Amino acid sequence: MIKLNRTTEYGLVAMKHMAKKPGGSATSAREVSDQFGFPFEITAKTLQRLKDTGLIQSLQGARGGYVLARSLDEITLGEFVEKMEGPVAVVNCASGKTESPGCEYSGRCEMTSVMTDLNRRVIQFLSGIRLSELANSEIPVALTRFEDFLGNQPESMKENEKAHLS
Amino acid sequence: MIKLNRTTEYGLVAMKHMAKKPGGSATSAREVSDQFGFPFEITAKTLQRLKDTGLIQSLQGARGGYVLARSLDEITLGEFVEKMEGPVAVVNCASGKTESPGCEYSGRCEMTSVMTDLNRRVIQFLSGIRLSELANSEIPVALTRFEDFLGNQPESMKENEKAHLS
DNA sequence: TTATATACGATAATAGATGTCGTACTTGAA
DNA sequence: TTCAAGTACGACATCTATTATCGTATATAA
Ligand code: FES
Ligand code: FES
Repeated sequence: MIKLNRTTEYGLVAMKHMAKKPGGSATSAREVSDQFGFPFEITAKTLQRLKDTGLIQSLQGARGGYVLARSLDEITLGEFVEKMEGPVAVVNCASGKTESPGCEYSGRCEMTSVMTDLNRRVIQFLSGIRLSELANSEIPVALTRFEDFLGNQPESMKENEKAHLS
Repeated sequence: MIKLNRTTEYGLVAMKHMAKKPGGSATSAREVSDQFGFPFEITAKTLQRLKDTGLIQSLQGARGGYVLARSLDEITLGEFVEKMEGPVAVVNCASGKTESPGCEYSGRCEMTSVMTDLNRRVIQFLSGIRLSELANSEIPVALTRFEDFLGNQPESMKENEKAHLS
């Protein structure tokens, strides 16, 4: 399953919340937790991680909390995911682990370079999306069918897609 | 972690192997397993799944095995991933589970539509990659596709990305 | 008849994600 | 000075998905 962490989603929601908040006041973990119904402990941990990676700043003590360190327009989803979850490795074969230079099967199977390139393309894709796009846009829920998104494909492929996609 | 299943990688390797094989003879699970060092049981299960979803055809009995049902040029990575792993749900918030119409937090948090749109874009991205691209290239795929996802980025962001990627 | 293969399901083992708990430190305000 | 509200941090438990293994049945070419 190709899925982001739930904490990454929590983080996105929190970032959007902070961005929309009228200036001055800091946002506490409790506030985010109460507002959206997220588990408090996880929300706190998520915000700490955002602080550790420099995306937000913390203010300790009573009346403390967190404030954005950078504009959402300057942060890409690629950077955000990497800071929340670590290096993006969409395929095991291309995971840049320092211990092993490549894939465990790279001796007999020669797809590492292709897999690594695929990974790079995913990173490029994620880097083309700004957090501000996710925070500002109001998008109709209706567009959820696969068939709606095949516009840039050759005709032959459209038929194949239609055949199997629910 | 945003990662594909290992079986999906096994499947890709197997598909490439079958595509490159001189015509006529079928490819057995044992052959793929031996060739690349994959666990046999998993390889067999992977090929069965490919057969169940119609991407390859099976020939039972001695001298049996599998052959491609369609050209790799007609199959997109989006279709392949969906057939190997089920519906793509890159964020939990946008998972189209039949039980719950939306996200468990959708009552107070209003990001479902944005998350669903993000999911749509990921699917569209995967659907823009043909398996033949992954199978044919011994050297990394040309960067021409990258620009599709970079064109709308401000210059400042490109610098940020360069700083932290790979 | 035998060897080689797919077909199928149950289950164990592992890893990762998710959620919980306890405690210490910081600071503004009563 | 005290207290309450907050961050900071780490250890741990739980849940879930992935990954791997095992056993058995069936088909078919030689
Ligand atoms: S799967 Fe990594 S080299 Fe083939
Ligand atoms: S995370 Fe699903 S609605 Fe906010």
